[in-house]
Amino acid sequence: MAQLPTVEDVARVASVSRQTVSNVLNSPHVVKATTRERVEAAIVELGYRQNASARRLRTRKSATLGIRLDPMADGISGSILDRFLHALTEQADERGMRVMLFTASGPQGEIDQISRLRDGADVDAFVLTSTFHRDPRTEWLIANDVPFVTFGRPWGIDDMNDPQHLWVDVDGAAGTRAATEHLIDTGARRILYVGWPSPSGTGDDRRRGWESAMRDRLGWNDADLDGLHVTAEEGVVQGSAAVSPLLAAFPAPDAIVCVSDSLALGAMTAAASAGLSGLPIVGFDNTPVAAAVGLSSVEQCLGDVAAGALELLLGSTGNDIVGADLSPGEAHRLITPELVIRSPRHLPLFDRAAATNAPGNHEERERP
Amino acid sequence: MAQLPTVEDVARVASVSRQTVSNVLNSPHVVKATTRERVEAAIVELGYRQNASARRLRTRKSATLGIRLDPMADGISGSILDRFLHALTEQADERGMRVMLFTASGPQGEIDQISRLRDGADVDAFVLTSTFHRDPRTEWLIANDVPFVTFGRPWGIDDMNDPQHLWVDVDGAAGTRAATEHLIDTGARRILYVGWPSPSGTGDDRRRGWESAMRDRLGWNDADLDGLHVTAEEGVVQGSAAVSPLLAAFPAPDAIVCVSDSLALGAMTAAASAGLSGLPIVGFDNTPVAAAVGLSSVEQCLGDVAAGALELLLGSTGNDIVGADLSPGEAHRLITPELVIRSPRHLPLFDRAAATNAPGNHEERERP
DNA sequence: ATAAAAACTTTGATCGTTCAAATTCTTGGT
DNA sequence: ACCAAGAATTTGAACGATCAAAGTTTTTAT
Repeated sequence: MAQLPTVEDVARVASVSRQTVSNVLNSPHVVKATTRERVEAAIVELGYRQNASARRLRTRKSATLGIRLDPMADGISGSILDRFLHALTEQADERGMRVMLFTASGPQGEIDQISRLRDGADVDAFVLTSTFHRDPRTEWLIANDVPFVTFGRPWGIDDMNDPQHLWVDVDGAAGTRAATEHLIDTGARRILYVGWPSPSGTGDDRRRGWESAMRDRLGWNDADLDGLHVTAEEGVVQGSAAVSPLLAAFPAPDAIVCVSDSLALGAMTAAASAGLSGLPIVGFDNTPVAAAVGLSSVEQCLGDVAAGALELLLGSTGNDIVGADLSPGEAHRLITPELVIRSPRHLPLFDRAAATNAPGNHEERERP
Repeated sequence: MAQLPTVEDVARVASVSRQTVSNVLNSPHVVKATTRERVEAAIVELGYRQNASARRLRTRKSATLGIRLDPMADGISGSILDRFLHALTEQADERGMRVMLFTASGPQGEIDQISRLRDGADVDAFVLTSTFHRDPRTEWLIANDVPFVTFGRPWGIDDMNDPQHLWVDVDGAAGTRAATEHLIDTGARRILYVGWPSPSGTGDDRRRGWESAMRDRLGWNDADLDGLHVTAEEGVVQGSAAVSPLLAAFPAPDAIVCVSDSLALGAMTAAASAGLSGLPIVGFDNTPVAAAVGLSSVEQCLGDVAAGALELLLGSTGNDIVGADLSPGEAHRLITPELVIRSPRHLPLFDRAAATNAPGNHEERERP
């Protein structure tokens, strides 16, 4: 195959100079219409394509976003970041940008990788996930003037309003509040909550959504709410183990709201063993598991999250990294999630946390 | 911040020439040891980093793999490609390569994107997923000498042995065979199979695994097997709908092997409504859903798949794209999956396919 | 008609690296 | 000592694009 055509070749065919070809590509408005058409025809004729590397070398722009992909985000809710990645890739593509992945171990490792990618002009800006208060990564990025946006609030009052730290997040409290209010609307009163142990930025936020709905709509006070909630580490088994005693204390709840689908599934299991297989339960994240078992859940609307991230990074229209400082109010986006109500495919789950792992138990026929 | 240091700066500090610095970086063996050390010290002192774009422009190598990420691979089994992506990114990183994502609509759109990325020297090689017989993408890639490897067999005898078409795949038949044999070992005899409608390369392959185990280990013949299997489109509901009549025809099966976790979950649902809630069922893909509900499944070992893909592309040691033709036997890898046996968290699933989607049914207490 | 302004186009230099070929420095055999 | 062969290093020229500034043509105002 012959050498790929360059601007020079196009210029020759169109009888113009290199620069004019470049202008047609990058600032068409400065070129006279007739000339532009001639150049465009030559581009088509030769099948010319811009060489991205040469362009990058000169402009120091790569039209590429970097995002870290962890080795394996297993578990039920692990797919959230993957879904975000899909949405981000798609939205970035619409703006003519691409997404480059990298891995790293630990915050320092990530900083090293970012630094490398940045110096090599490989990546223009970074998207970080799961940031926390005084995250060394964000501090480094700000100090080194590397454009970035995070999916997730920094969870510190000071960082949170820092206009240099662009962030997008899902309004977890709004999600659990919507779930709780929906349950209240359908007649529920004794609504339990299963959360993550405090402190957890995301977890505490979601719990507050349930609390505020219970308080505002039902007039419950702190004392009333006190025993209605319980916490557990993420996981189906942990959820089940935490909910069982809660159900012993509150034998006739109306519903359960959970901080995650994993815990919700655990709650379903526990409810089933307690003979409450029809108990309405709402999870969070709207994972495939929730869809599969017919669990109501809160959908994070990751398309909106991705769109928000790009908007902060690139401006609402353009496709160039915005270095300009945004005003505090403009430096972040809080996406309101959507409640997805499913009619449960009712699974009278039977909790066998103590079951053996031995295979071959196909003769069993158990029922609570 | 001052200008980033270049080879020139390093050269000055180390009192050598540009090229020597370049050699230290790219072919250390041609540089005298003492000189090399001097240069290396200068590199560290200045914090020099190679500019990837300049290097790419000159060498036309990018140390980057491209892979298409579809807008949204929803559903239970959608996560397979995401897990593969995680593994690929990690393995690529170990070889100093990065992964770039792009989206495209349709095969022609993907070809356009590949062509663009390739011409721009953005990407050295591509990883394709879900290829089929006479896939226009692979034909184009071969015709245009673009290095690539596919995750998934081409499913055509001729392509399959084409040494120009590198591929890695999971031996689905081995997976279902192992599942079936395991069930046989535990005493099962009447083992049903739920597959995808034919023709489906992957689906037919997996069905053959069940068939061969039934034939070889139990001596069943075609006629015996004929009514023991059923097909359904991918989906929990579809699986449930297909398995119910099967269970009516075979009221006392010993186990069910399924082509996917979605169908397996559907089968669980159907089995539960038929009063067979303890029936051993094996799915395929080992998705989070399977883990969550305690469903046995076949794990694809995506780390091995990713490793195999990179080995074919880059050779077993190096990190450069191998243009060399491999011999037919060396041009592909078939990964043997692993059977994951779980003690079911027994879910006497209750099939309510006809349930309304109306919310507010929290008062229901149903049981089959 | 003419100068000034605006619109458009071209020319050289440059981004940071590696290639290819030329040059200098070592080493060893006679 | 000397020369050839090899090892080590350097030099000039790309790679393909854009920037900055200078040149040309066209339009507008007087």
